[in-house]
Amino acid sequence: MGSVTIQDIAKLAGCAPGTVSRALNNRKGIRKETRERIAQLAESLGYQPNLIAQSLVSRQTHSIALIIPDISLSILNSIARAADQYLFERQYNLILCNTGFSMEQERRKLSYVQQRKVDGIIIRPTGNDLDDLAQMRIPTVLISHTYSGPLSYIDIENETAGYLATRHLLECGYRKIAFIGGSDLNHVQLRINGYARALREFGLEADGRHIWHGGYSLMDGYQAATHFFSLDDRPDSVFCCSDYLAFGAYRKAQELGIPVPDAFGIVGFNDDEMAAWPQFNLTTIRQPADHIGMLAAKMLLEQIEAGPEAMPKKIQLYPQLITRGTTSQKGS
Amino acid sequence: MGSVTIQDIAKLAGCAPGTVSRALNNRKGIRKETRERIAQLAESLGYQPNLIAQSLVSRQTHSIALIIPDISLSILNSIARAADQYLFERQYNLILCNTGFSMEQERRKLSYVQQRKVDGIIIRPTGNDLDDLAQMRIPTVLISHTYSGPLSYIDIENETAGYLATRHLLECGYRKIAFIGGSDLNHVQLRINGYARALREFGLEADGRHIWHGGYSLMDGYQAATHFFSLDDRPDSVFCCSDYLAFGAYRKAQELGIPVPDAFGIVGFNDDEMAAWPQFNLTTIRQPADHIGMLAAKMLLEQIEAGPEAMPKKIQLYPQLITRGTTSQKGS
DNA sequence: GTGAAAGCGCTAACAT
DNA sequence: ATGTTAGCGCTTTCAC
Repeated sequence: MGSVTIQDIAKLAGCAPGTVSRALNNRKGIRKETRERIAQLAESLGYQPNLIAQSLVSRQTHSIALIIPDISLSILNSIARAADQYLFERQYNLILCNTGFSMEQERRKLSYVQQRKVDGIIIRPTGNDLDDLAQMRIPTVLISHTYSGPLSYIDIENETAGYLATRHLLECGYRKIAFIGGSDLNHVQLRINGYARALREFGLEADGRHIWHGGYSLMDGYQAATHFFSLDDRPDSVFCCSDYLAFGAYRKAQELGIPVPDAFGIVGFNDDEMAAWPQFNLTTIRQPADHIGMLAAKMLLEQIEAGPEAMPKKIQLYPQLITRGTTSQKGS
Repeated sequence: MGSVTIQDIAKLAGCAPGTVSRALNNRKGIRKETRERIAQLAESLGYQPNLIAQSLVSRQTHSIALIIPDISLSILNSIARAADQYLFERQYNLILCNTGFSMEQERRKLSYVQQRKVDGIIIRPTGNDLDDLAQMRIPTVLISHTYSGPLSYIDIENETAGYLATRHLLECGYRKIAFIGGSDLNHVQLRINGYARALREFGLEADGRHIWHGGYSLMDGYQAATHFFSLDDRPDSVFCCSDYLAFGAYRKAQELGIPVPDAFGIVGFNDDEMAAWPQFNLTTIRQPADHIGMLAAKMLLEQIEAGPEAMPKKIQLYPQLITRGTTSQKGS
């Protein structure tokens, strides 16, 4: 039962386990003939190396933890797919950890993967205090999180993104711009900063009552819009931190008979495939998920190879505004 | 550096490593006092067990492989999330493996996770030959795959689903019903069987030229519809194997000015949150992803506990037709 | 109740 | 070029 081990092969080949190991791993200093004999034997016995045993001695598990709030968020599963592909080609695999936006969950998962001895971590943090993480001394790449400490990250320039979206709305003539942020995580805060900056440039001020935090789903967007439309001081437009939030807000506007974009402008975030669909035709900020996922994986492996004294690398991608039908030049 | 081991604790506590192990794992036959002393010591040293070492001796890794075509498909990431949650609460973790619908990739990932000594596998197979899988003798649960061999699976009744969707279209008065299947995997074949059965009941016959295979994305649906609308023998309706395919087909119909549902009926699959959105208001077949994910994980753990002679368990969920605005009672 | 020793499957350092 | 030995960190007999 217990699958065939290196010992079994050694016995049958009439040599020592060490020799078998050398042969199978193509180490130098072994006669071509013996190598081949052993290789054939291994093949015919259907030998498969026990990666657990290998890990114990080599102190590398070749596994990477992916710690994210929710794999169902489109931006995150796109990142996951791209990272997985890049990593598997390089013999690494991904351990999936959903935290559900819970800091407690995040702590538990982190502790767990530490015990699992993962070689590295790709994380979109829920907590904003990353010092614990940094102290774990496991190679780490943050995604969607700009961090000034000694950890690598890859992110788009969220402040700029918030600024671009808001300025666009302002240039279209909208003046009461609401903000629907999914979570209140770091990257959302940065977008709010950009949002506030654009407003200031137009002599306006960000109003806390026009800022909403919650989840990233359709229903979240719908509910946020429901709230905003119930205010005395109704917004005339909204910048949403995901396309799905935007779709949700769009629905509410439709239900209330508020014409988009004429009486209500909407900007989303991510540029999901659906955003370009004529049913929505959503103005949005593009975030290149595939690229981010691949790059995060790449940065991580480089960091692992470079060893403990590797300098953290920080990459910021420039966000791109995609103008479509949910915002329109009213004034100019 | 080298994190603190059981040996370190033993040395400091002045006892044998074995004793520390017993204490930390709450084995019986140890003095309460020593147990506490050791526990405290471990705590203060920040001891964390090395799960790799544990795995090597216990022969369980507490990890489960999730092998699926693409984590970006909404049905699959919902399943993944639900399974992950269920498993982590029970001390198991998920290793993510995307196969990209490639049998070659699937083989490689399977071989890999076998070497990684996963305790179990949840897989949505791409290949239809599962005998290799069955011979690996690793506890396995198939999802979206009905299989007559000795493996457990959880699936909806796909034949019934195909039948219900098609009969509904027929009852609405549509007569030339096209079929957009994402892949040509097992579960899609079953849906085609149900589709054909419904047609036969209405004295019609399935026409190979009205059946399309490809991916599951918006663009796939769009392209399939483009193809169908170019035929001399234009379909008057379509049954799609995912909601996204349906959205894609919907777009094409809109572009051609073909009114939905009056001149073109559409049925989707999954009942994604977006399907209920007024922009689409899509008639669809519901597939309870969360439930499937949880159940797949549950079945797998039961199977692992039951040991090698466990009977495979086969669960079929009844699909539910959700009637909305993309199909309409024309005749009847 | 606790220590000593063996071993999970593999690799690496040291012999020969 | 190959055999021998030790050891990765842990658990588990088996003595005492």
